[in-house]
Amino acid sequence: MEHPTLPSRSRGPFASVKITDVAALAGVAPMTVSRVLNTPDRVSQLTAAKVRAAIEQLGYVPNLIAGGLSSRRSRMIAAVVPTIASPMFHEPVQVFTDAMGAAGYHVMLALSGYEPEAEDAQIRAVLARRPDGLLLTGAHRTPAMRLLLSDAQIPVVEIWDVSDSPTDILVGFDHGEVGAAVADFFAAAGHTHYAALLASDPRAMARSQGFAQRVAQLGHVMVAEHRLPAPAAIRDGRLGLRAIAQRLAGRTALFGSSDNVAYGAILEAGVLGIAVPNQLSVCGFGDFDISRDAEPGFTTVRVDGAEIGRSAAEQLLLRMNGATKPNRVLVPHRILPRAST
Amino acid sequence: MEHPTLPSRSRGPFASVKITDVAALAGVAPMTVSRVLNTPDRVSQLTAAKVRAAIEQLGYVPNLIAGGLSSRRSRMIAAVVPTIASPMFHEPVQVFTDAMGAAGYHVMLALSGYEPEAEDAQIRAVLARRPDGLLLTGAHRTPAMRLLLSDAQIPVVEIWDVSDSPTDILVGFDHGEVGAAVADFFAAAGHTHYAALLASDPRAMARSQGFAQRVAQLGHVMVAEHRLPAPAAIRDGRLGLRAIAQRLAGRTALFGSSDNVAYGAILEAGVLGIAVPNQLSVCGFGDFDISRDAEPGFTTVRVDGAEIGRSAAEQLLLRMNGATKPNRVLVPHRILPRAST
DNA sequence: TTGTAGGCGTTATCAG
DNA sequence: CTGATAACGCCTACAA
Repeated sequence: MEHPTLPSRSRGPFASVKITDVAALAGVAPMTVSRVLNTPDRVSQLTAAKVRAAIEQLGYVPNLIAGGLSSRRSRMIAAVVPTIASPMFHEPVQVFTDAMGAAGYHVMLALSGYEPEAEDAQIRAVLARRPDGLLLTGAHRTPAMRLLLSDAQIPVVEIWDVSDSPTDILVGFDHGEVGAAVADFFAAAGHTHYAALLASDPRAMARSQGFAQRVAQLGHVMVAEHRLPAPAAIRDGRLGLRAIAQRLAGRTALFGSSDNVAYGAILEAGVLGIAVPNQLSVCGFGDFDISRDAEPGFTTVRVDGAEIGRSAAEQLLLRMNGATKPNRVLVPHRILPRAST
Repeated sequence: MEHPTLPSRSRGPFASVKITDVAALAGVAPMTVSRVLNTPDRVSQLTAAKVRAAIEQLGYVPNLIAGGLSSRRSRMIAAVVPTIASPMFHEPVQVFTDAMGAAGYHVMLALSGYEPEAEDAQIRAVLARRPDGLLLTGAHRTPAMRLLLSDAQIPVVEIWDVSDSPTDILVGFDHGEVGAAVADFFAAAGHTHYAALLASDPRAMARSQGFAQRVAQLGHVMVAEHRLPAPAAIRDGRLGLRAIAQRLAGRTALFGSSDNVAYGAILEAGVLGIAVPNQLSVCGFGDFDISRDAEPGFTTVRVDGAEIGRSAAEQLLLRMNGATKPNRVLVPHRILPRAST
């Protein structure tokens, strides 16, 4: 079918088939075409068939921008994440996008980097598109942003973190708790001296802080705490270990703020002749592919990013479909002991 | 300022400040508010100041969905990529998004996976939002899709591949050529026996095919060609090498379809007691972090993903600002020899 | 420099 | 089950 009557062919630059064209061809009112598309149950089989034929013949693509203005529903969700360069974020984003897609929503992704002002600017910008919901990273908002979000009157999920006063829905876990758990894990293995290599993003810092606090509570020793730029890659882990190598005690337990950092440290330890795990025990964070697939694999903390994405989508959908009370989902984390400890 | 006159507070669920509210408060016509936002040059300083104060006081966020319907410009670009799990795609996407953002466009990302039907469905879906431009991955479209795209009357950039008949703008390189270059590189080092581990996505297969063809042209021997699921991770490289290990000749040159695959092969070679580079030379593709930061680093093919993203944005912007002839940008690739060859 | 009129393409609402 | 009418919130086009 070569779209014989395609209006777009003859209308110049503003060419586009619209609902009235379809309606005319099918011999029905535009509203009926709309119903075929949005509420097929309320249209007779026969009419629907005629309309669908017309749609097909004309190559009609509904204009969601017009529909959105009219219905006040954009069928779009905005997601604001620092970056997609890390599995930490692209996993939840990918799963969230798929899940929302299955429910008929498009996800618009905005990348905010690691500067708070950039994040606020991105949120402001996407709000102009009138999303039906919002996915944000982290749970700490400025008062001005909270006001803006509450004015927007849409459900908001915050992921990857917990807070006592979330904006709305929360799907995450306590990063400080993770750090403490790692310290306990090391202590249980007989460690007394510790080090940390942490990226300077808010959540990595929370993990590191929880780690250091627990070490202090145990009466043990932090021999080094080294900060890396965010987002931190394998190279940063290598440089980091090199930077703190001299301060390492006879036997040290190292917590890396991500698996990339931890793996870099392990590689550099090899170069420096520091034995892993005997002289240096290493625990990463994230359960990225590399922690499992490296030879040998190394110990890390697993948090199911896919589960966060799925749960975020589920909660948002529930709320958009009428659930009134915002929920709070705590995602579990667990340490996966492997050969590096 | 507690937004004293905020209409949203009193209008129920459809609350939202609109341009008329701002206009009323500022004592001007709605059109003037629009001008302050879109063409500030055409408004007097004084008026602009009053309007801006009103905007600030009311917390007005322009409704781009209404503006888009009226102006027929959505100020949005849709990008359809297979996945963001690989640096292959998230690099260009991140850079493209930033570049378009600087030019006032939002990018809506759609993830298509590796099935062609899914890609077509995603393109169809995003077209309903009337993007001002489109970024697609790969350069091969079905006739039906070509028709749909030409009806959409918007600029389209296709990245990561070349084609003799691109839809519109093209920013990419010839994957077959890359494979041939890698074969030549190996041959120049005295190799005569080769193997390939390739993910089954179209571009990886093109690279592999170019590789095998050149090997044949040279009169040399392909001892193994093993296919992996797409997208392929480190684990797949490990499994892949294990699968072909018995077929390896005394000295074999291995081409991995990505750095993840190559690194997996290198790790598994270590486990199997196959010496790299003496018994097995390895070349990856992508210049991911791991190829540089592994110890030692390994040989790979570098294609500047960031450059692809930047160039795609530039070309699209040129075209949206009136450039009439579609461009074709060939991005260079080069082999970075490191310790694995 | 500013304002007025009208319409962008769709859907909510109410009537038949 | 189907149709007519009136918005949705903003911007183009034209006028003052």
